[in-house]
Amino acid sequence: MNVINDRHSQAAEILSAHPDFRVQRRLVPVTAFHEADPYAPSRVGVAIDVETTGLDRDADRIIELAVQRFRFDVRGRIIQVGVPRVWREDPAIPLDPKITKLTGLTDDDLAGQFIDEVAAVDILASADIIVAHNAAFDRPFVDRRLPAIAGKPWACSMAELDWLELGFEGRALAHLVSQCGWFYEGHRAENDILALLYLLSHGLPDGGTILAKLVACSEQPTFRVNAVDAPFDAKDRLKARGYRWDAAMRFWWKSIGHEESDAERVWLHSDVYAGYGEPSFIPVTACERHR
DNA sequence: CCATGAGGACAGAGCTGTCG
DNA sequence: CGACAGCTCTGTCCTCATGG
Repeated sequence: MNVINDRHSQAAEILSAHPDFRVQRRLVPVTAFHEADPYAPSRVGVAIDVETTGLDRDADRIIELAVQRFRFDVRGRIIQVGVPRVWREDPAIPLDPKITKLTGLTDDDLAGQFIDEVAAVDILASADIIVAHNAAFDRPFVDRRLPAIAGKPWACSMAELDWLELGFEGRALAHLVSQCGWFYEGHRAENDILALLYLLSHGLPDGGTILAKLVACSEQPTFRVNAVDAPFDAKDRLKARGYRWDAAMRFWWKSIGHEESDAERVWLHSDVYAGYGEPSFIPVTACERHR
């Protein structure tokens, strides 16, 4: 078998070197991406992905949950990868044929299946950070299904990184992964988290990794700015500056990065409040983000 | 189908220049 | 000045990702 693999490797090498071809390698399970330094400090991450009955966070249900623990060092290098755990769950309603087509999962695959909550919570609770691609989608489903881990810090590999800046085009997981030279069968939770791990481990020109960037970004608090009691005539200025109207709470608000907060405070005091009233700056950490 | 943000298309307001 | 064309700026709406 090695004879065949060697010949394939040679073919891949020849094609890689040719300017008119590009070689895509299939993702294979790994136990680590980098050599571990036993004396260096490390942290635990959990890659997570859910397949659901649809897009509605309130009405739809998880039908497949995959988690995979990994250990990473201070430079964002993944030095250990755990065994993936995957559970299916019977949603008790027939699947939309579209979902079966997308995920390959059928009613029969799910019949009588359920998530092992104790095991899932145990893994997720051990995480210093939970990473998902489009966490704003996964998190509400997971928080609702496993409320015990609802306060954990989450990071989103899709929204929190400036992929264009990192030299990528688009932000779909499969597309990003393919730009790193890999391919896999997507839309199955277990494959998607493996792809996510490969992506996170991808090296950058500065010597760091995608994961290092993501963790750094995720640890920075952002702010939810509520322009409570802003005078009515400031509404156009607030709107122009990207604030949105919360009809229920009746104030303008926006989210800003940590580095923008001082300038925002100054602007609000000078251009909105003019000495009367006070905006509220609510810090948002990874524990609250993407909910 | 939901939510969110970004970018593009288009319409309307308003300013300016030209001509009689 | 009045009528009108054309340019710019702004606001609104639409479409396009992205997750299932």
